[in-house]
Amino acid sequence: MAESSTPSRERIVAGAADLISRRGLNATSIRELAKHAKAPLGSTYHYFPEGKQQLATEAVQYAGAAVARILRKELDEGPVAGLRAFLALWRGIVVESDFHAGCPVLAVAVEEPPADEIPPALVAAAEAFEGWEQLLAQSLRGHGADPERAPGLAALIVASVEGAIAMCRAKRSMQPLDQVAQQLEVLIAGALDDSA
Amino acid sequence: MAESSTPSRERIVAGAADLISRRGLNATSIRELAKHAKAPLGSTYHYFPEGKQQLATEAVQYAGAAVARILRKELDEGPVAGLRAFLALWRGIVVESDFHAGCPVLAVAVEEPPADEIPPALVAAAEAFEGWEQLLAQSLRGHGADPERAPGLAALIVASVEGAIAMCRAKRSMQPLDQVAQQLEVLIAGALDDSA
DNA sequence: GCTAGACTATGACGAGCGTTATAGCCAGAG
DNA sequence: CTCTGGCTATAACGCTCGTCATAGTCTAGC
Repeated sequence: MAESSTPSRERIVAGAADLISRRGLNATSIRELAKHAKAPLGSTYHYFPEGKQQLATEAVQYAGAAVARILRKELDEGPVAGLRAFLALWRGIVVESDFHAGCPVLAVAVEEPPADEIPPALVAAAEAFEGWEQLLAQSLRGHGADPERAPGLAALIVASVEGAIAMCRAKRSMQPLDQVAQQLEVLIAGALDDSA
Repeated sequence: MAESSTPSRERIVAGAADLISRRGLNATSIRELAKHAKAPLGSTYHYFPEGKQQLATEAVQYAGAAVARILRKELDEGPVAGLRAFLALWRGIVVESDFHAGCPVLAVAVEEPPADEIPPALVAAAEAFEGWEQLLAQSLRGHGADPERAPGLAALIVASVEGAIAMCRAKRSMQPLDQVAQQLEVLIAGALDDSA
């Protein structure tokens, strides 16, 4: 349980999230992953005996939890502050990678499952999205938004930001994310109780 | 130019768009593509001598143009009608594929370019997004929306629908797309001139 | 009928894949 | 010092990949 004595394992997971966010899940090899994390190939199968599937699942969970943590903290200042932090987080990732990196959760979500079973990594992606939506919806409700509309607004936020990240990468421009940011801010501000 | 006598070529391109929308670009092999289009492997290199890159580019252009055509037609009835057609189009693809297929343009947009050059397929993806946005923005402006806000709204529509498609696949539920549809309809209706 | 050119069939090339197996290292417990 | 067990190193397995080359088939035009 306590892998605190093994930074190698966490380095592999974090590196996997990064590499998957760039290349996509199926296009990321375990050999690349090991090299990227400066870990030997054998170690990946030592730490993740179920192979690539387990590694991908943990990478998605890792990224999902990291974003949720930031979101939870910034939402203390209200939905608009949380939205801004959410946007700034992704903006930083796209800009600092020169449009090479995106969202690992989205990357996993857009690859076909084997038709007869649902891979755990895809389930983890769904849970990551759901977690972000619930944090946003809860904050919206808590600041005077129509409780019936809050989940829809939260879904719109997550969906539009995820889509905008991909559009930024294709266009090699931050314009889509900035446009979405502006529209969302107006929309959210208008949906909140003015007294808040 | 006139490949009307060769349905094989178009079948390959259409099949490529479908397969890429499911598996992702890097995870789709030319052998699978040929088999899916019932064409021999050699034919793909006959029709697309520049290989996978050319095939991917044409597949993205094909899908982008097909969506643009539908959008252009339905936007004649106004922005809300166009939005509904846009949503219904993707909804059909996701539902009929049992959450296996998505948007091929998004699939190409989320895979890392080789760092030193921009692959033509990625350029095609950017152009597809841009085309959809311009059609939507033009219709919004033409129906009384604030001309300065129209491009931002159009970007929000495309981004949120693309993101919602991916979320639907992960959750194996149409809820995200339906939530986004509802929020967008309210938003767009409110942004239009009431006299229209 | 015959010839040219578009298409198909087939197989090979080196490379990389996920995964497994086995042997070696090396710190810490006894 | 010895021994144990977590970690590493290395090689190999069968497979698929993108791409290319070559030979075969078929159809249109003369």
